[in-house]
Amino acid sequence: MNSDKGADVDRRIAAPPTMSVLAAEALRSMILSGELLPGDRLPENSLTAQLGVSRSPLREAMSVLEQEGLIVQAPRRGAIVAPLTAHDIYEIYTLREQLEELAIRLGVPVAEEARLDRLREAFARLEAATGDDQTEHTRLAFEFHLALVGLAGHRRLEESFRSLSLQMQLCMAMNRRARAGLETMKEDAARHRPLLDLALAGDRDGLLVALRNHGQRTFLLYAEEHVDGHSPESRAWFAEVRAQLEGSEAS
Amino acid sequence: MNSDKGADVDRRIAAPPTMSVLAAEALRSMILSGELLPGDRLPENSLTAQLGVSRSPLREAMSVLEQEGLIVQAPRRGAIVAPLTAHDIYEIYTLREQLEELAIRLGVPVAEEARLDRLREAFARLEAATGDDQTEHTRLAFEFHLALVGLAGHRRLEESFRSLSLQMQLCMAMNRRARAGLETMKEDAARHRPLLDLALAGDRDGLLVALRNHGQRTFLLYAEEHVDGHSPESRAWFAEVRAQLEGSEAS
DNA sequence: CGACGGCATACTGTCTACAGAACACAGACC
DNA sequence: GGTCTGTGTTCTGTAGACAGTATGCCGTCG
Repeated sequence: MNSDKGADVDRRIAAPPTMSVLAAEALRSMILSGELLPGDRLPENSLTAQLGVSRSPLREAMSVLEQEGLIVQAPRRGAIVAPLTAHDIYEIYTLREQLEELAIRLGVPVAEEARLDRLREAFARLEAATGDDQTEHTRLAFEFHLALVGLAGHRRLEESFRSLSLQMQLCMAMNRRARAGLETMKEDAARHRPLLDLALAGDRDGLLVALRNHGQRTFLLYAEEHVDGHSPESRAWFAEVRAQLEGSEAS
Repeated sequence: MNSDKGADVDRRIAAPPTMSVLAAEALRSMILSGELLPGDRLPENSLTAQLGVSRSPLREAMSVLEQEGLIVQAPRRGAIVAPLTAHDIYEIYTLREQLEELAIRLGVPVAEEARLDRLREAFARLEAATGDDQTEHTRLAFEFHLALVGLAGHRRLEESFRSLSLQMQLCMAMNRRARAGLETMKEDAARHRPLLDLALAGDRDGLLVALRNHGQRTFLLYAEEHVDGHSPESRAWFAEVRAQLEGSEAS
């Protein structure tokens, strides 16, 4: 009779989405698709008109997106799409990598078979994506990594990772027009298959190694040229990445 | 003339706090002081009456606290103080420890002298706390650790760490009445001094080792008995913690 | 010609009101 | 006696209005 406390009943039918959620999704896709660029202002009035919701749900949606790191709000000065500096990219990348590693260490080999299903499905969707919508394809790739992190069954870890992944998508959206078609989608799906296989085999160390070489480091160098705002840390880190890349190319 | 874009001017005079911020602070302290316990419902009407603000700023405050992990909201069902299971404690502790370690690896030795000032000040405040307000003392200890993590100059890392620290304070608030005066404040301040010294000396490895033995693991075992909701992962992890503790006691 | 000051405008912070959903209780039925 | 159903209440989701603040423009003064 599963008399839960009400907070976490496992719903069979999805709850009707609230306007706030719909507004958040719409805004998020506007940002991640590159329709809105970092630094763009987000006046509430025009957005309510554009999205067809009132200010209350819109403000709630903006608060969600702020938590996700996609927008920043200044008191009495409104919200803008989060501007990205080189230091931000350094932060996003280092933290995200670390979280992914922790997730693998905690979660592989996998405790519950069901979590692997999610990973399989995410890969299937990534493989099946045929259209040439680059934004959607990027999203699916991130969804796969999210499922990978989900293997640990660690809600907070997964949530942090998701937030950082979104910010990374924002970073890519910013540069998309310039780097269109950097790699084809089939190549990208193929690049992810080994990760799936290693996870299914429960090979923790193999997975850790594979992930270290999986990151799209070429993208990073590309991104560096399109932003400013270096910090001492980020400058050193980018230099290191560059060195590693050249080393691996030489070999 | 420092013509910033408006988003991040470094203000000399503090911006007048908004009602939302005040409400968030009030709510947070109500939760962390143990006045509200995990699972308690938070109806908007009674809270607006209690805090003297309208529903809009209150809702925004609740959204902030949800992001901090102190409360959880269910659509159309309102908010409750975040209930903590053993699995939650496992999540909070593992992730927090990992973030702290990453911060030290990235941030020590320290790049900018000014960051050390913050750490010194945090320690001074911790040492100077004489009153017997346990909640406040706990807060100051966490503030010290936050400053330690802040050495890395990694905003996102620090923010995640802060959120997890708040949740840990919630966990402690839950058990406070039972474990009152588990250790005196002077002892606690003394326990933190080596961390400060190691950070000032720029001794990264020494700091990492010290931190590994610094965590209040006895508290964890105590907490375990006051919650339910174990997962396979959390059960194994708690067992490991217990084993380590007994091992170190024996030696 | 450049800088300062005042004014108009746009935008956000907050409040109140209304509609619909979740919940609790009481009565009816098996 | 227990379970189910209907109804009333409580609470949340959303909308819209008002007030105060930030911003940009224009005219004036040095």
